[in-house]
Amino acid sequence: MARTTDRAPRGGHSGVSIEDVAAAAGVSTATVSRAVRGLPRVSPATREKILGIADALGYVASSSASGLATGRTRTIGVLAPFVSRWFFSKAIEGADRELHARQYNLSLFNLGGHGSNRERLFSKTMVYKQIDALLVLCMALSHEEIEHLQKIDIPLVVVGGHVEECPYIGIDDYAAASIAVRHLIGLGHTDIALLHGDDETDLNFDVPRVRIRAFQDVMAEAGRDVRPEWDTWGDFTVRGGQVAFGRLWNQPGKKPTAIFCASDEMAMGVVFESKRMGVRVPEDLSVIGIDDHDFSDAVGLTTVGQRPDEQAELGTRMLLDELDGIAGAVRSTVAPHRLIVRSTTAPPRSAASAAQARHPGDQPRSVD
Amino acid sequence: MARTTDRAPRGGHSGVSIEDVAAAAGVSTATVSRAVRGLPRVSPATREKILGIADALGYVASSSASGLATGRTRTIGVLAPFVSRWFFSKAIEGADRELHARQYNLSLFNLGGHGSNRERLFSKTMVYKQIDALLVLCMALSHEEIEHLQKIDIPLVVVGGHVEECPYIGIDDYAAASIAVRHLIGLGHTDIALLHGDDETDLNFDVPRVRIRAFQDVMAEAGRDVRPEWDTWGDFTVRGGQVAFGRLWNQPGKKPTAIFCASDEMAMGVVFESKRMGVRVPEDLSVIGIDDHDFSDAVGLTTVGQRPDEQAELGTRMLLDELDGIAGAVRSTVAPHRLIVRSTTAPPRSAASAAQARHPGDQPRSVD
DNA sequence: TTGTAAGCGTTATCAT
DNA sequence: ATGATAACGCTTACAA
Repeated sequence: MARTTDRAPRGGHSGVSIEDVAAAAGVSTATVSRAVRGLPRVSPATREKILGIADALGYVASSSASGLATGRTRTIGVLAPFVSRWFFSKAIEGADRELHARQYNLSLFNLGGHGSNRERLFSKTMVYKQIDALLVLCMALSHEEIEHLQKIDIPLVVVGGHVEECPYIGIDDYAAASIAVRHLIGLGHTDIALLHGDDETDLNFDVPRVRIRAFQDVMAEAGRDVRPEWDTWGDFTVRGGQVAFGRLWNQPGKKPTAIFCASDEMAMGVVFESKRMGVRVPEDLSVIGIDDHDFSDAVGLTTVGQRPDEQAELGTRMLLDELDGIAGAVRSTVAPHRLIVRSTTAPPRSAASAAQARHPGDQPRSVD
Repeated sequence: MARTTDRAPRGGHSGVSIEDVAAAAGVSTATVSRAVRGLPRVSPATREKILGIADALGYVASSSASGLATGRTRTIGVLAPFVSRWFFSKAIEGADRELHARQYNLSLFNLGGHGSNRERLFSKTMVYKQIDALLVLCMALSHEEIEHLQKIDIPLVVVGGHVEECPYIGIDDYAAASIAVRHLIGLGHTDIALLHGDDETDLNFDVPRVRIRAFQDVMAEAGRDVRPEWDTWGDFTVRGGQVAFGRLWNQPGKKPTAIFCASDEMAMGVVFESKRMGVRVPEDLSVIGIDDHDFSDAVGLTTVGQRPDEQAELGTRMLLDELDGIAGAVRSTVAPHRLIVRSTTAPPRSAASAAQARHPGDQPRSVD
């Protein structure tokens, strides 16, 4: 390797430098730099020669060096409160697609479990000076954090939940929740329970709140009573849905004939737990969620689908366009959703066959 | 900002440099460097002063610059064929835990969907010179790729599947599959089907292969016939499990009373699809998987559990230790697994009540 | 078309 | 304990 002095490299890094290629090709480093990056002002002949040598030597530019020289890292950060939940893992895949296509790297910052050390993430080693742009996945940001991020002054977009003063991409949560509740009402349900999301820690508060409001509004519009004792909550996980259903069903009094869940994972928790408790879906209880989780089709869950991967892909594209100099490329956008009717929703039994007693003499369902 | 010349910065990066801090503190950049990194040879007084100023100015070292100077990026790469499947997302979370604790960054390289462009990933922008070490998540590596990786000469460990000549961390797949099959046999099952994994593209070939072999060995040991027509496959997804079950059950002839699935996602596909087809679990069919997926408890799936997060966390720890100069820190390790009996497995009905109606020939053995 | 050389912000080696 | 200063490898005016 070509070095100014002939002592061994300090850091212990091995590798072929641009100087090695330049020397081997008998040209300057500047020409090599142009050639390998596909820039103009290099004759076809020398370019070919350089490329051949670079390839033979296995030359790859040092990202640190070029980052230092250009001020760009060609890396974008993805900030997520979790990675193993459906929405987030799908979004990460979507972001990665676009990043990969445009030769960028993805640096993942997961807040899950780190809880208290969170502020450290923002100010120190992380984010700052390591990434060219930031994609925030559905999480609440404190005012300080937003301020901090804006001071850094890199393109930023949040996917899956509003954050004040930040461009965001996501579905219209109000409309999505509304269509779900209307589906239930359209089926003839009157006694509808609500399983809302409630994750105080990292998730965006706004999303659960909007879905709750939509539920209440649509119910009121349709002249349905909203019973406080049928309002329960979960943390967006399957287990959360299970315990919520247990809580709901084990209380004395009348039971609802349908339940609107703020996420598919919770809805599946309800489906699984109701099966365990001998409550038949959809005969005794209709269940609807939001998301269209990978498992939802298999479970037959009726839901309002969204595509976090596409949302994140779009957000990433905007970020990269902005970095490419297209000013104003990053703009808030509402992503599509659609009702997907499967087999966990049906008319309430009272509407279908009032003659149907509560005796277990009907269909041969496999109830655990 | 202090600069040698007074023109605007080229790259467009904003930020406080070490020189700014040095100037403000009236010391040299060398001293600032020592102070902010907590190195010795700085008097308590100056250190405090420098830290105060650095904080006030919001100074954060440029990772590119320090990377260039030290030859380390403080970033480790995680290579995964998918991110939204259980094993991988959990492993990523585990790796991140350790990384975060030790102030490292995580660079995610996802191969999902990129298919053909795969080699590009290895040789170009990626991996090389961008990361200090690499964690490979359960995927097959071609001989060339392994060679390439070893030439780069950075610490490397693979989690969840053997790759020849590479240190790996994972469960003993043979033992795990064996205990699952033995559980079925212990319950009295004779007619056991196999739903094996088969993902030619990216996943490690070895894992499915070993699990198949364990199945065959244990069956032979116990004197059970292995019927070729009861050997089916899936791609490790829920849908794969569904279609595999359909294929299995819709063929003419005798039905198995139990099925061993090479993963929980496929096992759940079987559970969901069998419900849809009116096959009762576990009365008509016992189902067992491997993994202990997040949903498995809710579904009541009997399985052999493993903890990919802990495996990846351990692998990451080894990598970082190695980087810290602890030679030989990276060593192959077998991770624990354990049988978790829930409610999708039970004795076959023939064993419980031989007074089964239906066709004659219901007794074990014979027939083809 | 190609080369020269001045940065980019840190770290590390010597002196002091 | 502190300060000069030479790398680190690449990019990019500016010259040639």
